[in-house]
Amino acid sequence: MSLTAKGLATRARIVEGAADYLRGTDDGEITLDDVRALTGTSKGQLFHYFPDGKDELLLAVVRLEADRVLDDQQPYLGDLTTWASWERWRDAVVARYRAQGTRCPLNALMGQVGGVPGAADVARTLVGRWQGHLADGIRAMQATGDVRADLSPERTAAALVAGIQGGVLLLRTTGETAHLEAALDVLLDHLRAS
Amino acid sequence: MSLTAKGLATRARIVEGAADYLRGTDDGEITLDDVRALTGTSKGQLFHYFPDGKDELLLAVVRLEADRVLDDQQPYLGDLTTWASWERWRDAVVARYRAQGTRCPLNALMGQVGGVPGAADVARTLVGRWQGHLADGIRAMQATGDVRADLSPERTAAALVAGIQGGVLLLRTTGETAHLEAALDVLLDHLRAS
DNA sequence: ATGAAAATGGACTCTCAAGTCCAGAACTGC
DNA sequence: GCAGTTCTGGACTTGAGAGTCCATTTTCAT
Repeated sequence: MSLTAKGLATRARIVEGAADYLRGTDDGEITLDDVRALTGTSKGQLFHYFPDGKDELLLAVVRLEADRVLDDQQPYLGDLTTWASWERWRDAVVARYRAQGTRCPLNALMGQVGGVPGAADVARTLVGRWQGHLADGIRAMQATGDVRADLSPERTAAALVAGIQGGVLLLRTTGETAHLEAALDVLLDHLRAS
Repeated sequence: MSLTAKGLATRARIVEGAADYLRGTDDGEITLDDVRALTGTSKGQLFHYFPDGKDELLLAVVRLEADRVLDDQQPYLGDLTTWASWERWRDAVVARYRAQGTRCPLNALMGQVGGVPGAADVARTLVGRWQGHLADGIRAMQATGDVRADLSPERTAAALVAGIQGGVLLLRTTGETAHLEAALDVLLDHLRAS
């Protein structure tokens, strides 16, 4: 099955339509009929472009959203070499999730659509890259003497990722960004104070 | 509908059976037929004890597990007055979740069975109490001069809760306790260094 | 003991949603 | 323009699982 330009467009429309819908839902549930209605397509098309059915479609959505996660934190995430950059990154993260309210595409997808085979791998890759960027930033700050040298970049970066994930999870259940901000601020304080 | 001793026992058997099953599953899915098979009951009984059906049953499970979360951290969580106690608490948390492997009753329930009405309230209460215990511990340490007085107990406690939640979430997707331990250790370092 | 209330078993219905199938339309390359 | 391929539409099948219903059994209170 090779795809023509028209086919590619339709396929993309399906994935993006599903992603949009999932971004606006709390429970992370979606049916193929929802997708059909949303994207003006038919069952035949759905299974034409995603022969393995719903799982394959959802995996495509997960990949799309996973890419967005890091993109939304750029350009700061890729250049955490000054405190100002760290601050802007922190604000970007909070803003991104605050805008999303109680919904979170990825967190929701991993949790509720966690049954999708392959989704865990996407998540692992994402976490690894995220943590890598943060660790790079910490190392950069250590190089300039802004952060104590005896602090483990990887471990601290891991704590940051965990704090953000937990903060978002709590945002989803409480509707408040308090935990997310607390986690970010306390950990940034830790970097500064060191 | 009042319950006799026998009825109460059956009801409890149903809830605990469902909880046990959910604790041993990755996706957090369960059907009423699963519950039936697991607990040796009939459809009639299920709806006799839980007239509102599956949601009511799952809410009972959520409440049961929520209680366990804090219980498992005792007696340390209630008496965080020395560094030794903090250490033991930290170890208890890691041990608890390591034992659970990639499954986590509450985290899974909140995520996947998040659609259960009322579950969010249970989660909020749990988080509040958890954070309260931690904040109390931090205040106690401040009183003895072990922790700097200008550190916000609530905010630091919030960061801890977020870090744990995120750590557990990542444990569920990666199978490693690395993030959980990193979050706990870095934040405890922060308390100590202050 | 006996009538009422509670407990139990299981067959049945109903709905929802995934996935199948195939016929016809549109496009592609030559 | 024509043969092959891709794209589209929608009716249909299938399965799972929640919830209903009622007959039967057990327990409780007096």
